[in-house]
Amino acid sequence: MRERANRTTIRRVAREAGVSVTTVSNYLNGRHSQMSAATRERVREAIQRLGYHPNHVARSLATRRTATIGLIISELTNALYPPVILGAEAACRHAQYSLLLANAPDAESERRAVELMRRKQVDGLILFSVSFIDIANDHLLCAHEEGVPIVVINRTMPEGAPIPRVMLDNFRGAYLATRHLVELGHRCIAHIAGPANRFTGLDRRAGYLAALAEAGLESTSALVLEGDYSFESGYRAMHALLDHRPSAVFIGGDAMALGALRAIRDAGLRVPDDLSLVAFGNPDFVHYATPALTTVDLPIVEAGKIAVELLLERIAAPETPGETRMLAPRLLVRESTAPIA
Amino acid sequence: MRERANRTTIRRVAREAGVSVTTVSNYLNGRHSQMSAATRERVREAIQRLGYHPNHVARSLATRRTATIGLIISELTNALYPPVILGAEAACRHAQYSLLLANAPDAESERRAVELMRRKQVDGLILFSVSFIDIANDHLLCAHEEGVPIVVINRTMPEGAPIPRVMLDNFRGAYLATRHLVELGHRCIAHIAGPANRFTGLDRRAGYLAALAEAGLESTSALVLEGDYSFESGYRAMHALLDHRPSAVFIGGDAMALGALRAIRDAGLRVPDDLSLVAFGNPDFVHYATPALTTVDLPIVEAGKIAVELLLERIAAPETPGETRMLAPRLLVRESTAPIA
DNA sequence: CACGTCCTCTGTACCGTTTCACTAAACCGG
DNA sequence: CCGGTTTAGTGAAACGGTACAGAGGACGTG
Repeated sequence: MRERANRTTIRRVAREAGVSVTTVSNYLNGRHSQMSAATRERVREAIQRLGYHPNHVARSLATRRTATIGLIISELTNALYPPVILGAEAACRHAQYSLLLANAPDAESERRAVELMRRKQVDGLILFSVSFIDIANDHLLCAHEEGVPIVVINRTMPEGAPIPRVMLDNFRGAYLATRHLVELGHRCIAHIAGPANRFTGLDRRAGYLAALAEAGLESTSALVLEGDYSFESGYRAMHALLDHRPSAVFIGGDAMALGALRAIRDAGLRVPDDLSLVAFGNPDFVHYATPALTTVDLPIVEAGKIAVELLLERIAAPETPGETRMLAPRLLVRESTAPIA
Repeated sequence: MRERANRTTIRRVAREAGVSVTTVSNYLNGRHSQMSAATRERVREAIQRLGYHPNHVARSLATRRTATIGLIISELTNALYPPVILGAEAACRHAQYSLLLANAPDAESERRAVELMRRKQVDGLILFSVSFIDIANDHLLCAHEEGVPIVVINRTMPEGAPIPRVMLDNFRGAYLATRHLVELGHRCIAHIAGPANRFTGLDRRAGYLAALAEAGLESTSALVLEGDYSFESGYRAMHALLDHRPSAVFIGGDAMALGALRAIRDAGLRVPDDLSLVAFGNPDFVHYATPALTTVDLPIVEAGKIAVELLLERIAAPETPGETRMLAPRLLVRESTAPIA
């Protein structure tokens, strides 16, 4: 067999150490049991001397595993994605997996990303999605059908779909936020909602309504305004809401909450003296406002972590049925809420 | 040759289409020129019928390229990393590359990450580093020596190191911020600096001093306090600074700036009426404060993008010498700065 | 001493592509 | 009709590992 002299492969190491290729392979894969200390030492030294780096690509071809999982994110501009990456990367690293990352801003590029990652032979796929209520899933179901383990985060799936989901309990979070206001004695509680084409917005709105209903309070539609998660939309909504003189507002977003805070300031009112405020979302973002906003914190780092764990389970045991993991939010009470005057 | 019946490979496609493996390979790689329309169609149809997905791992083994680059980030908890990923991912996708992501919180895990990515045969490596002034580079220089294209972002390297760098001009940013305050008529300008073991902190401090010197202003050491980039440290530093009655403060960080703002509020003073403030860093974070903070914006998304571009150049032409790309910051004037009363 | 067992180590087919060297047929001008 | 060129397509050796089946020797046992 002719051999290129310049590249350092497992065969070169074997020759250098005077052993067989299999022995080197055994050494590299920790199968030290069937190996004398002397041989082990010679292999170790040969590797060292040649500065050998094993080629994972060749290994993956032979073993049909890449020890890599793909993370496809719908919206890399969304503020929620960094913690997801944080959690997923840590869990991957812990399990000796690598993370292949792709952004997929629209349905078509999501399809392409899935196809690309399948070609790259990832061992599994995680999709962290934007929360649109109607979203195409056929390519995922199809990939799943063909044996690619998949887990989704924050994505609606048809009933009984075999794909595990990690969901954030938006309903519960909104409920907790609103109940907190109720418990402080507020009776006229407004809501600035997210857009109605996203289930996050809808679920939060539903949680708000449920808490009101439980307290026997009426929900006027005049007290629920819709924003688009932007600072400006929060400002506008709050400005409009001020006419109805609510004593508290639950705001279904972080940037919107800061917008609302600004609107209240500009109107010459004070938080929490004149008006209590609860936000929803990235807690850092609203923590350093003045006053620090009470907010609902979603365990997003954990969502990334759990998604990886579920995925690894599926990789180990592909037939495990799809389950939904609902993650509970926490209410962080800070300075923007107070008992009604 | 025995063949496993169940896996759909290029050989199966070839048999199905009644052509050779080479022909299918040519088809897949767009070498349509040497191919009759009829053959092309038969191959296309066979691929379709079998639901064939080409195996990039095998392809990478044969071609010795993976079309993947590795991005190693020192500090995935740092607020600067999301925009870097954003820029890098977009540039990668545009060039048909994939992005393998790893977090490397300390020197040892950075070494491991580099080694792992080399094993995975990435075509090149980007390191986005925390700005410690003394940082080990030997493993990078060594990998470079052995032919792995590398680009670093935000990292010091020994003079004349052959590794291209993308740097953010912290000095210039601080200079612009301070000059802005000078131009508004401020004469007593304080500075809350970052830690002295990071070049970002040092460069910003130097830029501040340069602008003062240029205006013929004295720099008292009492007016320069050091924080650790946290909200709390900003609060404490500002609180202490208030005794010296500066009319303006340049703060070398975003969270510290919000802390400072809070301290000013708590002291019953107003921004910008009593005190002008300029921040540094993530502009979104301080945009929605009240008042919106004037800040220095570093082009971080672009840094990720440019790093990828430099890397792709190096991949195409490995002998290109190392260069340093210094990226210019922008001063965003908002509501927290005003002419001196 | 023959035999089975354990231990250590080896040879080589195979993973699924690419690509080089090559061939058969078609074409074409003179 | 011939020699040369172009066109369309083929066969098989890499690429760098893994892992199966098995070899050879040492050792214990009856």
